[in-house]
Amino acid sequence: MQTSLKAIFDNYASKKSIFKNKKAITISYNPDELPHREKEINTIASILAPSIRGEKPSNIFIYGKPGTGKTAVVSYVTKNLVEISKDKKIKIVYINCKMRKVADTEYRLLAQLTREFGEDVPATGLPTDHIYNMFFNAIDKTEQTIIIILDEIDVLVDKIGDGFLYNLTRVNEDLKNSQVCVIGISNNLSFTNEIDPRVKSSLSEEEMIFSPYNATQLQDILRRRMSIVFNENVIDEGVIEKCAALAAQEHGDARRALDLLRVAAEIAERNGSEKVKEEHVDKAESKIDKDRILEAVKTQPRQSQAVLWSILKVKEEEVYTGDIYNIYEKVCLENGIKPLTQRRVSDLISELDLLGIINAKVISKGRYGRTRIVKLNLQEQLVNKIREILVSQYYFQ
DNA sequence: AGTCCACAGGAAGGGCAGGCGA
DNA sequence: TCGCCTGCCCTTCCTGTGGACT
Repeated sequence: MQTSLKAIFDNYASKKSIFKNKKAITISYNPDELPHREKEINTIASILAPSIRGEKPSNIFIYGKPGTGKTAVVSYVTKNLVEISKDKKIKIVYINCKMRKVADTEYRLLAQLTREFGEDVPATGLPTDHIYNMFFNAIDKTEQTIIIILDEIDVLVDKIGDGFLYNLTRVNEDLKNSQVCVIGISNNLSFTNEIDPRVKSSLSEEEMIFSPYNATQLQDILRRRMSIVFNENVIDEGVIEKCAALAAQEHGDARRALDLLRVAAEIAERNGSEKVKEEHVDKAESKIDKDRILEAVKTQPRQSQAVLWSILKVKEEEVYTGDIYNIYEKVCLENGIKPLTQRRVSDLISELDLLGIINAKVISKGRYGRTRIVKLNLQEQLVNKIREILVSQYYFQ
């Protein structure tokens, strides 16, 4: 082993770890308590309670911004519900509609749901009405109250329309032995305006809005989690406050607050510090943003990357759409890419703006037309990283 | 007040790939 | 297996726009 490597490992092994239970600060961790969501927990529990007596609970539609505890609260309540009613025959089915290859199409979603009841469904090939029958029969055979949780339901409706929800919310009319309750969860507050009013009224028998956490509540959440995740006295004063304040600035996102704390602790540990300090939170914030941007750059299609490469080639601080297009045409020529039209490039520029990679603003230059002014608001170091990615992925020159 | 520039951005439709379903 | 359908990416055509210039 190289001596430098040995030094790194030895150093790591000899240091006291900051983390006591690192798993408890990851996305997949289900906490035993959900502070500041008592009201929501009680409401959902009382809506679902009839299922213990074998009655059908009302469908629930929940919406709120990301990181407001929607999924955590629902899984907390349903987990407890199943535990309490061990022999009462309640089955929970959770589907995250954002998962690819699970809820991309009506067929896949139905196949996934049917498999939850032990049925063997081919990945493709069956007519949709056939699989609907399989699904209904499978449910009815169980003689249970089925609670189907559709997380990120807005993504599902975007992809496959609301026909599926219409059928699902009416399934009870055809069932003899079982009953189905649907819990829809959405980040998009205007989602219900986009669906059929009949679906809307049956899905939203009960409607709930999860409001964002404020900075004080976020601090409390972090403090309670802190004792599970970290060893004693490793979090410096002001760290929790800073993480909470930064996350509250966004939209009261608890996930963001926990991420900040986790990344800050990882940075502290990597730097050999025995304590997590405020400066680590600053570094964590810029690392999270940096990672997000680099990830976005990596996953862009080639044409979009060519547009970005053209923007990076500009020496001036600001450029206009027309200039970018001229450079882009040259870049295409040099790299053997078929150039897109200006109309399309204009859309790609707005997409890059939406991703936060560039900053584009529509301005008017009076006699000299209306255009977009484009700036790169990134640190030199990050720009260099982006260049490296573009060169290594597509050999741009 | 009217003109004009350089686009923004909406609408419609073509082409293609991949998935569906009989 | 193969025709059909759908979604995505893209082009073409078009109207709209803010403000400098005349």
